[in-house]
Amino acid sequence: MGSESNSDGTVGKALDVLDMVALAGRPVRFGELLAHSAYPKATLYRFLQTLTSQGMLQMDADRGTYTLGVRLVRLAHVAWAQSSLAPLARPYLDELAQETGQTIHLAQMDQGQVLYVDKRNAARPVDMFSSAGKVGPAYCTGVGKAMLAYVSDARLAAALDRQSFHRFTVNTLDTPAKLRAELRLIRERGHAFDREEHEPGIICVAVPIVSRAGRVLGAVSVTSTTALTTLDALEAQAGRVKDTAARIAVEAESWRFPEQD
Amino acid sequence: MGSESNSDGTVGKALDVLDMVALAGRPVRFGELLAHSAYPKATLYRFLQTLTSQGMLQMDADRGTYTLGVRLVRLAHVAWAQSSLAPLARPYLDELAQETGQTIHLAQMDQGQVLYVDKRNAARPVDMFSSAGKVGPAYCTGVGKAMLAYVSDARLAAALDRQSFHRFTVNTLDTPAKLRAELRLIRERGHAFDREEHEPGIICVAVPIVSRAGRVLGAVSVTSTTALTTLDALEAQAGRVKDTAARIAVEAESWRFPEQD
DNA sequence: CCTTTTGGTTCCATTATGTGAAACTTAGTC
DNA sequence: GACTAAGTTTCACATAATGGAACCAAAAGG
Repeated sequence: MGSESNSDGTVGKALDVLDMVALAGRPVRFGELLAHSAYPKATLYRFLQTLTSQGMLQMDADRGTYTLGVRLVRLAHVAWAQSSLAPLARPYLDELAQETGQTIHLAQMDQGQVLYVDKRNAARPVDMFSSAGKVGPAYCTGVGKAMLAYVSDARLAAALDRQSFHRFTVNTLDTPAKLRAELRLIRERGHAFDREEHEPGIICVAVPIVSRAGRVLGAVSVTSTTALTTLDALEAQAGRVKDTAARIAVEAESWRFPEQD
Repeated sequence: MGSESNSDGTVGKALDVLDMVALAGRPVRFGELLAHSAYPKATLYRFLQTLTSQGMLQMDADRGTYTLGVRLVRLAHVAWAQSSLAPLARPYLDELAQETGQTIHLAQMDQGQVLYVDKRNAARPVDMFSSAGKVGPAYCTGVGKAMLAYVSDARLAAALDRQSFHRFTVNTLDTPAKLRAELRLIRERGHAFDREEHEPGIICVAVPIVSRAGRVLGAVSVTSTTALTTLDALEAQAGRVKDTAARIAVEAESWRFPEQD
C-alpha cells in the first residue's frame, strides 16, 4: 500500500493520503494510516487535519476514524459529466445493449488502471454509482488491453510499470512480453478479447475508442460468460462494437472541439 | 467565484483551484482561471501542473483547456460507498418510492450546501451519477431546511453564513430571521416543506435523518408539483417519510457502530 | 489508587518548498 | 516583420511544511 508517486510536492503527498484512505475502503484510524504511510506522525496528522477541514475527508469524532468526504462526490459529479465519455456515449451504449442484450462496459484509462465509467447490465437495473468508478487491472481485461494496444509508446511503458501481472487465472498474461505480443495481435485485428484472464468463466470482446488524431479516449466491451456463449459467438459482435466505438469517437470529437476552425 | 476558504496552506489552495475548475463546469483555459483566481500567474500555473500530473485535472493539450480528472471519479466511488448514506438507505428509498409513487431525494450536508446522494424518479429511469452529486441551496429546499432545523447551533451559524438568500421565487425565505423562524416550526412538527421556494410549481415534504445521539446525518424528501398534488396531500405522506428516515437512521447507526457497548 | 502503555495532539527550530515579479518564448495579428 | 496576447520558465526570497520530541488523555495493568 505505502509507496505512492509523491513526486509533486505537498499537494501530491496530501493526495496520497487521500488515496490511502480510499484504498482502505472503510473507516480507518489514525494509527492504521500511520502504520502504512511513509510520513511521520506529525506530518500525517497535519494532512488529515487539512483534508478534513477541506471536506475531502470526514472524521467520526466518537470513533476517531476517517473516511472520504462528501466533497469528493460533488467534484466527481462534475468530473463525470465533463471529462468522462459516459454522458455522450450514453445513447450509443443503450443502443448496443439493446441490440446485443449483453452486459456492456465503458471504460477509460486512469494512471495505468482501467476505470469503468458506465455500464449496461444484461438483466437487472443498473446500479450506477456503484459500478461507475470501479477500477480494474489493465493487463488482463478486455477494455484494458484494447486501450493499451493503441496508446503511445511512452504511455504504454508508464502503464506497464504499474501493472502487477498477478496471475488471476491460468489464462492471465503474466509478463510484459506476453502482453506486448498480445497487443500486437489486437492492433492487427482491431479488437481485444478477454479469455477468462481476470475471472474464470468471464469472456469479452473490447474495442478501443480512438480519436481522429490517434489518441485513445476509452474502450467499449461486450461481456458474457462461458456458460452462456463462446468467444467465437462474441467475436461475431465485434463489428457492431467497433461501430459503436467509432460513433462515440466522432461524438467525442465534436464535443471537445465544438467550433471548427 | 474568486474568494474561497484558502485557510489551510498549500493543499487548501490547490483544492480551491480544483473547485474553480469544477465551478466552471466546462473546459477552461488558463487565462480564464487566472482572471477569476486570487493567485498570480506562476502560482496558479504550478497548481494546474501539479493537479494535472496527479490526475485530479485533465488537460487537453490541443485546446489548452483543463477539466476535472478521472481520478476524482475513482475516489468518489469509494466516498459514495463509504461515507454517504446512499448504499444503506437504498432499500428503504426503494420501498418509499414504491409506496408513494413520487420522486424521492436523499441528501446530506456538505459545507452548508445540500448534496443529493441518491434519487428515485417517479417515471423515468434514474440517471444516477448525473443526479447524485448535484448540489442545491440549503435555505430554500425541503431537505436543506429539514437538516438545518436539527443541526447544532455552531453548525447552523456556519451554514447560515454560507447561504446566499437569493430570492428564487416569491415564497423564498430570503433572510436569516425568516429562516430561523421557519426552522423553529419545523422542529415543532418534525418535518419541513418546500412551498415553491426554490422553483415555482415544485413542492415537497422532507424529514431529517437524525442519529440517536442527535447528529443530523441527512434528509429524505418526497417531491411533487402543484399541478399534480397539493401540499396538504403531500403532508399526508409525512408519517411514512418519517418512518423511512427513522429506519435509515437505525441502519446507519448499526453500520457505523457495529458493536454495541 | 498509582503506574504504565497505547494512541493521539501540540511545539518549535530547521530548512525545504512554495511564492510571484519579471524575463522569456511562442503563437497569433496587423 | 514589428506588435500583441497567452502561456511558460526562472530565481532570489520568505513562507509554510517538516518531523523529532515533548505532551496529554484515556485505557490497561499492578
